[in-house]
Amino acid sequence: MGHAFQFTRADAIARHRRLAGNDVFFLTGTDEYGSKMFKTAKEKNIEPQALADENAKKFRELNELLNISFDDFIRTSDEKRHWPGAQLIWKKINEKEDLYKKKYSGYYCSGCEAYVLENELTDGKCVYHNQKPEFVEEENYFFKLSKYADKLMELIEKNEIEIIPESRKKEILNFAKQGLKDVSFSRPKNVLPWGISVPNDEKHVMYVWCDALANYISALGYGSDDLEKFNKYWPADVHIIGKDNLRFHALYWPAMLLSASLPLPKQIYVHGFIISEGKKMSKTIGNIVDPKEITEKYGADALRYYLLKEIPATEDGDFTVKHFEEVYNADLANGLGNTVARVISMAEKYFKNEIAVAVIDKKWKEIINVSRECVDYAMKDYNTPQALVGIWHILRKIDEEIDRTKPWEMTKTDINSVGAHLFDWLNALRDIGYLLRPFLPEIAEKIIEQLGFDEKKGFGAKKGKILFPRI
RNA sequence: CGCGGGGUAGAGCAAUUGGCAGCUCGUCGGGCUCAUAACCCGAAGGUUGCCGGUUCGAGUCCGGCCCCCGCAACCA
Repeated sequence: MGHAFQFTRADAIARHRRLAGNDVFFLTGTDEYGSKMFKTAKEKNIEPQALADENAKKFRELNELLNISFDDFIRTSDEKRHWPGAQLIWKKINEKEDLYKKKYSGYYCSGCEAYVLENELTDGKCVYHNQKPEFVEEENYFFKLSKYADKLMELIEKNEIEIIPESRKKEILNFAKQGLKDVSFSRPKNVLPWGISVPNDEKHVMYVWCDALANYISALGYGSDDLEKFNKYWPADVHIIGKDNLRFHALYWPAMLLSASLPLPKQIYVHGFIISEGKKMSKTIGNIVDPKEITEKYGADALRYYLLKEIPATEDGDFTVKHFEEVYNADLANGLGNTVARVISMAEKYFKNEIAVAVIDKKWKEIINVSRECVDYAMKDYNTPQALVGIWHILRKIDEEIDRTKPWEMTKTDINSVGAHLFDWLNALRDIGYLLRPFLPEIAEKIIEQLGFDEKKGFGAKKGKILFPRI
C-alpha cells in the first residue's frame, strides 16, 4: 500500500504538470541491490536476480493497476541500462579523488546479518538475538561526504535544493550541522557478491545507495552514447520520496552530483507513510491491506481518490477498509457520482438530453475559477488533499443550487430558466472532469464522455453506468 | 536539560500579523422527490493537554509541567 500511495502521488503530480503544458519525464523503478535483497533471496532459497525479477513484476503490476502514467521504469540490476551510468558517476567521483580505501570495522550480528551500533547493545549483546556480535573488519571505499558538508547545507538553506516540507528541511539541516562523516561506498565482493562491480576493482561492489541513486540519470542515458534525454530532462524538477529516504536524497545524492560536476535536482518532496489504525502495516499485526483487493472491488480511481485525498501531503496517514468505505460512500458515491447522475438525469428528463449552448452565469465562472486556482495553488506544494477539496467545492455548489431553484417545479412554469441552469451545471461538471484528470483519470474521462459536449450543439448528456455504486 | 513536529467536538483535521474556535465524517431534527434512500437547511456536541504570566483581548505570545511522534549516519 505504501508503494501504491507513492506511485499515485507521483502520478497525480506528473499528470497535473503535463496538463499544464510541461514536457514531463516521470521515472520510476526498483532498487534491487543491497544486503537485504541478498539475504531475503537466501532465505527463500532462490537467486537474488530471480527475487529482483519477482519484485519488479509486482511493481509493474501495481503501476498498471493504478493507471500510473510513468514514462520509464528502470531496474538497478539492468546491466545494460543502469550499470554504465552508475559506473560512470563512480569514475567521475574517483577522478575528483573523493573516494579512498579504508578499513571499516564494527560489530556484526550474524542474527541481524548487519552491523549493529554499540549504543544498540545491552551488556554487549544484540537486543534482538541476545548474542554477542562479532568484531569484523572489512575494507571499503569511502566517499568524502564531509568535504561537501558546508556546500550542501548552504544549498539546502538557500532552497537551491528545496526540501518540502519545511520541517524536513530543518531536520536534515540539523543533522548535517552535527558534522557529516564520510560514508562507505563499497562492500567487498566476497561478503556481498550482489551488486554493481566497482570500476577497475574486481574485489568490490558498489554500496547500494551509491548505485541506486544513480538510477535517476542512468535511466536518462547517462553513461551511454545517447545523451539526448539526459540533456533534456536533467536536472530533475523534483524527487518524490518517503521520509526514510531523506538523507540519501538530500545529502548523499547531491554530494555525488557535486563531485561529478553534474547539475543538482531542484526539489525534494518528502511524504509520510501509510499506517493502519495508527500502526505501521505489518504482517505480524495483520493490518496489511492489499491495493489489489481494493481496486478489484471498488476500482482504481476509488483507491487513488482515497490515497490522494485522505493521506496528508507531508504526514503519515491512516488506511483502514472501514474509513475507505466511509470516504467512498460520502465523497464518491453520494458526492461525485450522484451529482453527475442527478444533473444528467434532469437533462434527459426535461430536455431529451439536448441542452443548447447558453451564456454561463458569472457566478459559475467565479466558482470554477476559484476551484481551478485552488488546485494549482495546492499542487505547488504537492498538496493533493487540498486540491481535491477545491474540486469538491464545485459539487457542493451544484447540489445547493439545484435544491434552491427546484427545477422539478420550475419546469412547469419556466422551462427556459431550467435549461439555462442546466447548462451552468453541465458546464460545471465538465470543468470538474477536466480538473479531475490528474487525480482520477478514468472517471474524469467517463464524466466528460457522459456529458457529450459539442462546441456548437451544446450538451448531449446521456446517463452511463453508475460511476460509484454505493457500498 | 540533544534537535524537531504535535496535543482543538465522538473520529480525522483547519484557524494570515494575537481579534466572534471552524471544516469533513458520524449523530439528531426539519425540508425536498430531479438524483445512486442520494441532496439541501438547521441543531447538539469544546475548560483548544495541565498550571501560571503578558494583554482590552491568547488556540495563537512568554515561563513551567505532562503526554505522543519523527530524527539522532552505514538495513535502505
